[in-house]
Amino acid sequence: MRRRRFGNAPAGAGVVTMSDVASRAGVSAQTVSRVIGRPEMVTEETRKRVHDAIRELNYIPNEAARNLASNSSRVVAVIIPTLSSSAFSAQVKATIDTLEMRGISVVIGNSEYSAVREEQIIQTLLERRPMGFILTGLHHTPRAMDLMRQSGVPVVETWDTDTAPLDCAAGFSNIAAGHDVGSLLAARGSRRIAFVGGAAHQDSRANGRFIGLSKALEEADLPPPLRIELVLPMSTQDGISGLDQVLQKAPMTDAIFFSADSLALAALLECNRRGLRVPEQLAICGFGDFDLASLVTPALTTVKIQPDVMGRASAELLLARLDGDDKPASVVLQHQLIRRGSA
Amino acid sequence: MRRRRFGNAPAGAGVVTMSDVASRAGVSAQTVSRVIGRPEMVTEETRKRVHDAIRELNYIPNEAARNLASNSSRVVAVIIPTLSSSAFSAQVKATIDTLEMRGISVVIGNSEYSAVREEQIIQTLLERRPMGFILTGLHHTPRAMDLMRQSGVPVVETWDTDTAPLDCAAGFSNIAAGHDVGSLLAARGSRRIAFVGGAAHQDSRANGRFIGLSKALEEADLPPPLRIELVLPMSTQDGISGLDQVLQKAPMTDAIFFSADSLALAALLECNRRGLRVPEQLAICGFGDFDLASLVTPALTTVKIQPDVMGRASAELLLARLDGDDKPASVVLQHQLIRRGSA
DNA sequence: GATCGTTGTGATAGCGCTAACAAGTCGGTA
DNA sequence: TACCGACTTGTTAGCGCTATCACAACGATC
Repeated sequence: MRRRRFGNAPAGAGVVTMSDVASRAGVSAQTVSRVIGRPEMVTEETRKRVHDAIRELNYIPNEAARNLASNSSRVVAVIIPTLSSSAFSAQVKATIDTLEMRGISVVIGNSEYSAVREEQIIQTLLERRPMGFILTGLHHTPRAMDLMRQSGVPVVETWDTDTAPLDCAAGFSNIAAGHDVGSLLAARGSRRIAFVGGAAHQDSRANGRFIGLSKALEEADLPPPLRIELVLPMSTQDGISGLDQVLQKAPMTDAIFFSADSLALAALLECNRRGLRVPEQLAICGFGDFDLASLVTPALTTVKIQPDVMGRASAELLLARLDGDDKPASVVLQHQLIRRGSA
Repeated sequence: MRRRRFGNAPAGAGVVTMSDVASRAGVSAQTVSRVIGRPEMVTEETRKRVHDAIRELNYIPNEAARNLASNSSRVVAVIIPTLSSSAFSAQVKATIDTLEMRGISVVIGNSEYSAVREEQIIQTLLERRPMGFILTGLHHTPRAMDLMRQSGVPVVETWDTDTAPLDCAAGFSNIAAGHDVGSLLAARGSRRIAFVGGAAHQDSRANGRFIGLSKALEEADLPPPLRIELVLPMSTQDGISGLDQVLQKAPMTDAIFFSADSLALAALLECNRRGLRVPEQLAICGFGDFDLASLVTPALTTVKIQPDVMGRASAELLLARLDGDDKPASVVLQHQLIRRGSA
C-alpha cells in the first residue's frame, strides 16, 4: 500500500513514522516508543538522540496506532444536557482542564435533556473506547446502563447525589438545596410559594429541588408549592413566562423559587419593570449564583453550587479509578444558600 | 497476545471483533466492514444477517482500528479561547451538533487567550490526526501556522474576517461592528467616548472593534476614544472595574462601548445602583446580545452576532472542504446593531 | 571466576480494521 | 455457446504503534 497522508491532505509532512525517527536516530522503533511513553527507561544519551531526530523530522505520533496497539484510548466521554448553559459549560471546561494535564482528551455529547439521546450518544462514543464516562444525573435508560456495565468502563455521574450512582458520583444534594430554600422562604414569612423549573421527566435535578422545597414547606406547616413545569431547553425569556403562569394560576403567590438563575433574573427584572416590588410583594430565589445575580437590584438570593469544582472533582474521581482505586468514594459537594435582597 | 478489554476494564463485552461477527453471520470480515461503512454495496439479505449478528453479539466497532486502517479519523479539533463564555460555548455546541450528523466527534482545546497555548494545543491535537481544525481568530504563532500547513489539514478560522485567513473563515467584521457602534454613539450626540475590552495583545477581536469605533469617531470629528484594556479572562465584575477606570481617567465621558455584554450589563446595573442615569448621563453599548440585554432597564443597546450560526457555518465550511470543494469561499456573517434604551 | 540481578536495547508478533485487488455469479448480447 | 459488464463477496496485506520476550552488558556477590 502506498504511503498516505493525514485525512485527505494534499501533501507534506505527517507521514513521518516512528521507524523513520528510529533509523534517523540509529535505534529501534521500540526505543523511540519508549522515549515518548516511558522516557525514564532510556539512557539520557539515547533519549537526546531520539529527541533530536523527532525534532528534525517533525515527527508527530499517531494516536490511533497507539490506541490500537495499547488497547487504551486517552479519551474520556462527557455527556451533558446542553453545552449552552453556563453551568454545564463551566463544568466541562474544568473537566477538560483537569484531564488535559494527563494527556487525556474530552469528547462531548449533548443529550438535549433526553435519556434516549443520551443512550444513543453512549453507544456512538463507545466506538472510541473511552477510558471513562462522565454523565449528568443518575437517571439513564436501562439499555444505557447495560451498555456502561458491559463495556466495563468507569462511570462518574454528576449533579445529583440523591440516589445511588451506577458507580460513583460527584455532585450535590438537590433535595437538600431545595429544602434550604424552602426553609428560608418559610422563615422570612412567605406563605404561598411557587416553584418554576424544568419538567419533571426531563430534569430530575429540578425535581429534586422541588421535592426538597415541598418537604421544607410541609415542615413549616405551609401549603404545598405550586409547580410550573417548563419544557427544556429553557430560554431566559421563559423566566417571564414562568412568572406569568404563576401569577395567573395563583395570584396571591408571595414567593417563587426558580430552578435556575437565568429564569430568576429575567423574572426579577420583569418585576422591576412592572413595578412589582421584590421582595415585599414577591420574593424571588434562584439557583446557580450567576455572575449577574449579585449585581441586579435587589440582588438575587440564590444557591451557589460551583459547577467548576464538580467538573474537576468528577475528572479526578475518574482518574482515581483509572489509577487503580477500586471504588473511590463519591464526592458530595456542599451547596451554599446565598441570601441577598430578593428573598 | 491475550485477548484484552476496554481500557482497564474488569470484564465483559467490548471484546467482540469484526471477525467474530463475520463468522457468526457466515461471511467475511470485509463484508461486515461493508455493512457498517457502505451498506449499499451489500445485498439486503446479507446485510440483515450481519446486522443480526452485530445485535446478538453486541458488537461495537473499534474506532481506533478503523482510523488506523483507513488513515482518517472522524475527529475535528476546535480551539477557542475559553469554553466558559456563553458566546464560545454556543458556537461550539452548534459545531458539535452539525458535525455529529456526519459521525464526526469534536475535541475541544481552550487556548486561554494565548497564542502560545494555542500552538501547544495544536501540536497535541495533531496526534489524533483530525480531519480539520476550527480556530478562533486570525492570529496565530508562526509555528502554529507552519504546523497547520505541514499537516495539510483544512483549517477554518472564526470570529474575524478583517484580515486574510490561513485557508477560509466563517466570521464577521469586528471593525465594521465597531464602526456601527461609533456611528450610533456619534449620531445620538455622545462626544466623549470610551472603549472597555480585552487587552489588544490577547484579544484581536476587541481590537478590531476598537479600530472600527475609532474610525467612526474620527469621521464624526470626535476625539479618539479612551481605551481601557482588561486582562483576560474577564469576569463580569470587570465591567464595574472598567466603568470605574473610565470615570476616573475621564470623568466627562458620556458613552462607553464595552466589548462584551457581560461587562456592559454589570456596568449598567452598577450605574442604576449609583444613580447614574443611563443613557442621559452615560450611554452604554455592549456586544453580543446576551439574553438579559433586553430585560434590564434601560434595555441594553448592543451588537448581535449569532455565535451559533458561526459554529454551524464553520463546520459546514470544513465539511465542504472534506467533500472535495477545493477552496470554499469564506462566510462573512452580518452583525446587527440592536438599538435599545441604553444608548 | 561463576552466578546473579539489573539495566538498556532489539526482534517479533500482533491490535482490529479497511484498501486494493481477485474471483465468482448472473443476465444479456453477439 | 462464448463473452461481456455489473454486481457481490472473499483474500491478502498492511496501517503505525506497543506488549512481550530475548538478549547483551554490567557490576555486585559469594
